[in-house]
Amino acid sequence: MSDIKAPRGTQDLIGYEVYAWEHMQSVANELFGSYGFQMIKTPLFEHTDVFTRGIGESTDVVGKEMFHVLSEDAFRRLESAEKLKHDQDLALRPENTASIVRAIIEHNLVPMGAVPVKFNYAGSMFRCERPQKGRLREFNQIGAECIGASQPTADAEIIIMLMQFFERLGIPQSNIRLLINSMGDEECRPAYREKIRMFIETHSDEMCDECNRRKELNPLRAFDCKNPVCRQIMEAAPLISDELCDDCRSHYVQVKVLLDNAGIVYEEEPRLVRGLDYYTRTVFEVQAIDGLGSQNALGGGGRYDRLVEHMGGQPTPGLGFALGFERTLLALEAAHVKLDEKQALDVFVAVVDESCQMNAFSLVQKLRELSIRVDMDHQGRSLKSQFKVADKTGAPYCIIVGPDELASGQIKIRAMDSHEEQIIKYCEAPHYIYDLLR
RNA sequence: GUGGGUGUAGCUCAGUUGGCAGAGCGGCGGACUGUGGCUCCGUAGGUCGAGGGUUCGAGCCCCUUCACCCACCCCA
Repeated sequence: MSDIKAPRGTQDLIGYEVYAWEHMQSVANELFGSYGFQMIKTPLFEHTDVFTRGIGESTDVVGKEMFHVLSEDAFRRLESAEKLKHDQDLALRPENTASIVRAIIEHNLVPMGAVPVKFNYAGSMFRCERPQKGRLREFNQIGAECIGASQPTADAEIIIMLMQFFERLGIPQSNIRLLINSMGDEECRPAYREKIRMFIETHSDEMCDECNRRKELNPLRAFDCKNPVCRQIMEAAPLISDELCDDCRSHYVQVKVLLDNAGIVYEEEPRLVRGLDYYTRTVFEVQAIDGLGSQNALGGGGRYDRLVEHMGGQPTPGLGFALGFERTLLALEAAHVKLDEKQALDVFVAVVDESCQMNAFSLVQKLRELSIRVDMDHQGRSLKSQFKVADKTGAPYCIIVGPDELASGQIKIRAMDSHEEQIIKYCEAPHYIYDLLR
């Protein structure tokens, strides 16, 4: 209609959506808090190399989907083909793990041998992709990172915590599935990676261009290929589960035992390969069974034992996950779960005629001082119409300010559901209503 | 970046071989003039995404363009 609209791939959260976003955050804060996590807020943009070093240049997320941030001066430099100063080379965060690791290194939050640090976060991430169902250019994620813990119990608790999050939101277990895998570490992965590269090479002429192209950079991604021919070929490819070194195998087994003991249902998916370079050992993904189209990953994460070191800190193990708010909302809709939003108003104040406006207005203000949520008409509507408005707001009570009652210093209170009305003193109304609402 | 689909009232959408721009919902007003939901009546909303072309005549046919959606890809 109009050309006034939000940029492609962005959206306004309005009404119920805002409520859902705040609700998910508070569920997350409470649940994650019980595991010892505390909130962290990092900048929406970072030096670009935080992401290129952290996430990996070979990934699509940094290779072709980043939004760069340009100051006026930096923009002019680019226009005149000058190089940017390091401090001007900035990008909007495509995910939050790299930023959090940067903060941990910068503030030395996990000195050698220290207790692990546990951070959770919630906020916008930015990726310049073509929008589709469950995929936006600015989208909201909730996530958690546990840095400094190497034991399988850390893997297990973070996976359990993620599953409990969806459970607390009200998504039935039958609507989601948990996939897990181990990707090995620097001990066993390089050899496996080479095996896969060789495998693709021997099937090179049958497989798609894309798989051939990425066999050098990241051959494991061939497992993700949707091309039916590639899929069929990759069925026969060697599996990481057969190639894990002793330490990785033992770690993975212990994680599974811990999940079993906790009653967590999961599927082992030896072809699950996360697209970000930093993952080692345990990786996992929670998928929606329906409601999401092809973007069906509600949340995912894994262990990243080399990331801190790789970004310039001391060798420090870590792991984490992120989940997508918009996708989770779609999954809630598919499961017919409606979060109960409370109505906006407790009381609506209606005036019978113009002469009562001043009295009504000051009554409204007195109610507001008691933190009662109240509103009145500001358009000169008829009394009948004011009742319609009151009804629509869902306010349980309506106060009628009219000349007849005012003459004796009184107002009328109507309970909207029962139609019962009572007349009380104007000056006593605020506290009377206050008690009524409790 | 590559495909496919859709653009008509605030929303969801009809609109036949080209012949007066429509419905439902919502909005507003009313039905013993100081009282909401249900019902009934009335009423206001449109540059038919935009630009061009064909035609006596285009929402409909042709070209161009933009936007959105879905899918590939990638990921939460």
